[in-house]
Parts: sequence; C-alpha cells; structure tokens
Amino acid sequence: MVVAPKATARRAGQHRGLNRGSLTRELIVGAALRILDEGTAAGLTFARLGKELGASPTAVYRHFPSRESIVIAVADELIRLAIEDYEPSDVWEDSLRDLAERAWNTFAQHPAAAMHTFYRVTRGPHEIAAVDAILAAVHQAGWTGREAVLHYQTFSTLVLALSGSNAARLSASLDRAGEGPEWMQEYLPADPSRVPYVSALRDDLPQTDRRRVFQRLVEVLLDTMRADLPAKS
Amino acid sequence: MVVAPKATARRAGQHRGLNRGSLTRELIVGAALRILDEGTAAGLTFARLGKELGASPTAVYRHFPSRESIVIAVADELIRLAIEDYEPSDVWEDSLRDLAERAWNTFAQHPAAAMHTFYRVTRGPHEIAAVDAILAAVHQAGWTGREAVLHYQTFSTLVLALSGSNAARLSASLDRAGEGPEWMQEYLPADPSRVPYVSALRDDLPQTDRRRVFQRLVEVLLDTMRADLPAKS
DNA sequence: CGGCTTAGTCAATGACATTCACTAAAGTGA
DNA sequence: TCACTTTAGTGAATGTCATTGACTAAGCCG
Repeated sequence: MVVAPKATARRAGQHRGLNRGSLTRELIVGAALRILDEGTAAGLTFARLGKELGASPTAVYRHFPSRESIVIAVADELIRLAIEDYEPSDVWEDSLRDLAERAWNTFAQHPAAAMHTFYRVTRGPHEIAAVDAILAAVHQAGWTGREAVLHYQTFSTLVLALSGSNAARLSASLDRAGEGPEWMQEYLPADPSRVPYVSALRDDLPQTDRRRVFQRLVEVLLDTMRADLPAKS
Repeated sequence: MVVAPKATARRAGQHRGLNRGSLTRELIVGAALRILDEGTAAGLTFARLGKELGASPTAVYRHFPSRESIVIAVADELIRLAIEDYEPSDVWEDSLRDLAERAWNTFAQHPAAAMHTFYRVTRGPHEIAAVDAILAAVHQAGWTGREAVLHYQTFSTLVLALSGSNAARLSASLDRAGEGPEWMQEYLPADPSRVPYVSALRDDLPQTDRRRVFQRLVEVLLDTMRADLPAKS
C-alpha cells in the first residue's frame, strides 16, 4: 500500500477534472494531516479534504473506504514522523529517552491528529517498526522473552498515554482559543473550606509544565528499570 | 446548578408532551452516561437523548447550550462517581493508591464517556474535590507549597493519562467488536527481518494486562515519592 | 484500434446539531 | 381566585456531514 504509483500525470494542484493518477494514499494522508494541524480537531471533513487536494470530496473514497480508515492512516504517518531518522544509541537508556522525546514532540506538533490516533492500533509498518525499536533497546539492556515484553509494555504505555493526553489537552485548548477566560485562575469553587488544599495553593496549581512532568516520569521509570536490570552475562 | 428543583411533577418516563419540571441537568447527564455506556462512542446524539428521556430532542437545549456542554457535565459526573464514598487512609500511599484505582475502575466501567472527557477541565465541583483529595494525601506525606503541587501534578497526570488511554482503547475495541479479526495475531508485517524483535516475540506481544501495567507504574511512582520524602518535622 | 477497468465526478440520501417561533404549564402578585 | 409573566417542551426548518450509486472518460491490454 505504501508503494508509490507510476506517477504518470501528477499535475500538482488542478482545480477541475483531475487526471487519473492524481490522488494517492500518501497525498491524501498528507492533506489530512495538514488540515488537522491547521485548526479544530473536527475540521477533517471530506469537503475540506477535497478542497485541499483540488479534487471532488468523494474522490477520496477511491483510496480509503471511510473517514475512519483515513484517521488510521494518519496514525501510522504520525508514527513514521516520530521515528524518522531515529538512530539507536549505544546506551539503552538514551535510546528509550530519545524515543520518548520523539513521541512527545511529534504528538505536540500535531495535537489534533495525535488525539484522534494515539490510542489506536494501526497495524501499519511504522507502528511495528516503533515497537521493534523499543524492544531492541530493552534487549540491549539485557532483558529477553516475557520480561522484555513486560518492560516494552510499561514503557510504551507510559509514553503513549502521556504524550497522547498532552496532545488531547493541547488540541482542546486550541479549539476553544478565544472563548471564556482560560481555566488558569478560575479554579475557585463555591466553598473554600470544603477544599482547603486547593484554596491554599490556588496560585501555584495552575502552573503546569506538562513536558517537565513527562520527563520526570520517564526518568522515574528508567531509574526503576535500571535497578531491576538482570545480572550481566 | 446542582441543586435539585422542586420536583413538582416528575412523572417518570412519559412519551408525549412532558410537563414543565420533567427535565433536569441531573436527569440529562444520567441519560447521557447511560447512552454512552450502552454502545458506540458516537452514540450520544440529541435524538437518542430525547428518546432516552421520553422528550423532544430539542428539549435538552433548555438545560445545556450545546452537545459539548453535556459532555463536560458527564466528565464531572464521572469524577463524582470515582470519588464517591472515598475515605482517606491514615497511610498516604494507601490514599493515593485508592484514588488511582478508583479513577481506573470508573473509567473502565464507562469507557466511551471517559474517552471523551478524561482530558477536559470541567471546573466542576467534583473535579476540584478530587484535586483536593490528592493534595490532602500529598500534604499528609509531608510536602507543602510548590513541592506538593509538583507531586500532585505528577500523580494526577500519570493516573489520568493511563486510565483515560485505557478507556479510549476499551471504547475503540467495543466499537469495532465484530469486525475483522482482533489485532492479536495479525501483528506480522511484510518483512520479518526488518523487525527481528517483534518477530521473535510475536506470541508474547499480544498479551497485555493493561491494569497490571497501570498498577506497576503507580507503584513505581509511589516508591520514588517515598524515597524523596522530606525530612520529618 | 476496440474494449475493459477504474479514478474522479455528480447528485441524492439520511443522520446530525442547532435555531426559532409557538404554546401552555408553573409561578407571582393582588 | 385570577390575570400576567416566565420559560420548558415542541415541531419545523436549516445547513453540515459521511456515505452511496450511477456516470464518464482516462489509461491499460490485447
């Protein structure tokens, strides 16, 4: 599915009556990602996609059976972007840290796309490559078999969940940019005495650096993994 | 907004022409949660809501300005359910563990609702109560001020992200129950040599107990917190 | 060169959120 | 008890959306 077609007549962005090989899965996925990036999380429609591609909205159905399937393709594209140029380090912790940062950054750069995809299984080639990259680092550390799988699952669950949640929050706040006041200060409820700690810390609570929390948690996990390391052979 | 109305004429589930006080925010939120629980994540529509309430679909607009606002109310309801009957323990670790389990369980019981809400800020009373409960445990452990906030953020980020991601995955797999084969075995790509570790572990990879991974990560965090504990006064 | 496959197009359908004018039920004040 | 006001529930209308099916012509195969 990823093989590029003959590309016989790829006249860039026509407006009426496209030629035969004008649309490809890659082109469509790229357009979808661009649309998701530019604004609201709900902005990905067939109409918008058609405009972006200079084609009829329904033309896309020749390449994808449903909106759903486009989203899944975007998911794999996101993974591809994340592990593009990735090179494993000699130090397994650095490899995992690098992979974690890549996931976080890619998701943060494409929040709307990430929030719709991070919890999905794409079965795509890049997803499997990413799994393999993590497993490679885990093996490098010294784990094998079931133990390796356990550490892979813990690491990837943590990284995906935190990066995806961050993307979802980013996307949600971009969506309502320009509405009521930000939740920053309004964290104050009716009766302060029922929530004494929140009231006392009202000025400190709103300031969250989610990236720092993420990095902290990744380091916590890496430390724990290091302490669990199997005896060297 | 949470104050129950006079409840003058709450004739349960009529079918035509409801009386005046028949609908309340609570009734609507309950119906919305029921609808989300029964099936697809996209099943929450005004039409469906009207049917569930035995009212006109548009009647709901008298209590909520938009679909979005209903979802936010459901979010706060979910938090309410999660911390219902919560009692802090004498041991701060037990309190945090309990809160973590409650979030996980509630989200797992209402996957569709959770996946649409876990990344949102409701500003509702229950959200604030939950924050306060976590902060109470953190203070009990001995942290105050900015340090307390940091530990609160780390804990809640971890728990919400993991519980929410789990809900999203649960909801997604419920949605496509009865489609193609589960992703269990098909994790095998084109060229096995490009992904040696995945190929070697193909039989172990599919078996994930996400709850166990969650509990593991919570314990890892609690251990790290314990090690960072401030000196006793 | 004639026919076949199929990508892109066009029009139609049905589900959906949201708006608006309407009506009457509940509350209010005397 | 009776006008009077407010507003919750209704029904019809609008515009957006995903998806489908029939149609047409572009490229391919012989």
